[in-house]
Amino acid sequence: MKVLREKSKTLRDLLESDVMDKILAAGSSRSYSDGQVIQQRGDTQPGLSMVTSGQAVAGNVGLDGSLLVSALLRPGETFGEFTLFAGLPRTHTLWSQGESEITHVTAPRFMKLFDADASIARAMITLTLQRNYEMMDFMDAQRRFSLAARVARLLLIAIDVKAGAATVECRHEDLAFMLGVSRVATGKALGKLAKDGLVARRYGFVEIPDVQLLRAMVATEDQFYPISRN
Amino acid sequence: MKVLREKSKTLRDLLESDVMDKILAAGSSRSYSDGQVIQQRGDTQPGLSMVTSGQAVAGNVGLDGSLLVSALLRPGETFGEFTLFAGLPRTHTLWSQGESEITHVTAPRFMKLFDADASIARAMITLTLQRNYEMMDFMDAQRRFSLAARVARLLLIAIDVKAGAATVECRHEDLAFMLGVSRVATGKALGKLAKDGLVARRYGFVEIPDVQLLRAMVATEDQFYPISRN
DNA sequence: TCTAAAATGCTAACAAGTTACATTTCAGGG
DNA sequence: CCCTGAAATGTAACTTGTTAGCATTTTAGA
Repeated sequence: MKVLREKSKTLRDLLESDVMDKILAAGSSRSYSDGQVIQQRGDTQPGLSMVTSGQAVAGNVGLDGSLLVSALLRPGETFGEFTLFAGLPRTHTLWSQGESEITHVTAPRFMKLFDADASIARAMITLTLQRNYEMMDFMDAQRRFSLAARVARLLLIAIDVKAGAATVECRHEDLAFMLGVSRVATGKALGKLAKDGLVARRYGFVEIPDVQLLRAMVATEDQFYPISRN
Repeated sequence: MKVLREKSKTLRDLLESDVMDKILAAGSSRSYSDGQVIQQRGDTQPGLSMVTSGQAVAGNVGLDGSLLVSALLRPGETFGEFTLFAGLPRTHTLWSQGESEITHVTAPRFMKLFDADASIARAMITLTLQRNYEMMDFMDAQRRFSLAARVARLLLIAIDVKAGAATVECRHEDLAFMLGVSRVATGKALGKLAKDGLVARRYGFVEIPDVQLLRAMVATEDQFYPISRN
């Protein structure tokens, strides 16, 4: 499954590399094969974990066996912060998506480094605040934008410019998953966008003939004035 | 408007009182009258603000004048963390709800204290992680539970036991606001619960004849095993 | 070239929310 | 004690998304 999400900063991006190295060195790395369980919801050993290579899926299995996926983690992304600072068990089960490598740092070891270097705290605050912002933004979008506009927003984030034309390699299902709606609804939304010439549906990817036009479409639905990031 | 939300920890709860006092002393307090604007979306002065008394509404006004409310802040709750650690402008406009008092601490002053006392960083990480968790939980609930179950969950949080019967003083609109749905949808959901004898609708409040029964109803829809908090 | 799997498209029946408008409830002034 | 207007709640028509089922298109690889 393709990850369609803003490439937000990770702990690795926010820390000086020597600090990051120290943290990783304090932990132990483990390889996981496709589908292997990395942690179980309810696991109690506190610690910080980081995807060093590959990809992991976070989600939960229902009592009836149904799966609800919540997130896809990319290299550099961390999890388990909760167990360190809120004393809670792991809230999600994680599976390896393909081959992956995860470094686990136990709580005592991590906290020792954390207390010794103030930059870690700053980075973690920035990180969690950023996640907060992203979630708020997502919930806001859900209230304010039509599904078509949310699909458009998602496409704009994931754009890949190749040979002149902007394209996004993804199946309808990938988009649907990210937006938390059904594949059918996503297909309909893409249909609407296509009717207006904003996108062209292809097998396995979506073409965006005019990126500016798509941006304008989203802006039309946005009733708030934007906040500049400068 | 009544605040229907778990009484989650605030910065004030997580910090030693002398540390909190130092932070407040570094800031300046200001009184606001009902409806007065506390900050505007887009405001750039970085700093941390805290509700010391009263209540504040966070939300945004659309270009067309429509209002989208996002949160209600209670005494002890802070805002503006973003401007400190992510360098972003204020993302929401805030209004005083009734009379309120807000203490504003400028970024340089706050950061000085922040750097001097490691416990502040810890408290802030705990706080933002907790918000993270609450938002995740909310989004999860939105996917997993019917609106009726979500209404039930909310009622169970806000229960007020008076003279034997459990009641929740709230208008449908208050519930609707907390859940991010329309008042009508909330009314319908309450109707369903009422049909099963789980609640009784009254003018201005909701009665819960049997709390255990309502809990059981929510549990029935919850397909995940719970995480114990011990 | 043929074929099976993957991805997409389409429809129908239904479930759940929304907006707009109607009705009920209640506090307080005559 | 009744009346009245505002607050709270209820109703109805419409929109959007869901599930289920099946048809069609595309692609990789035998």
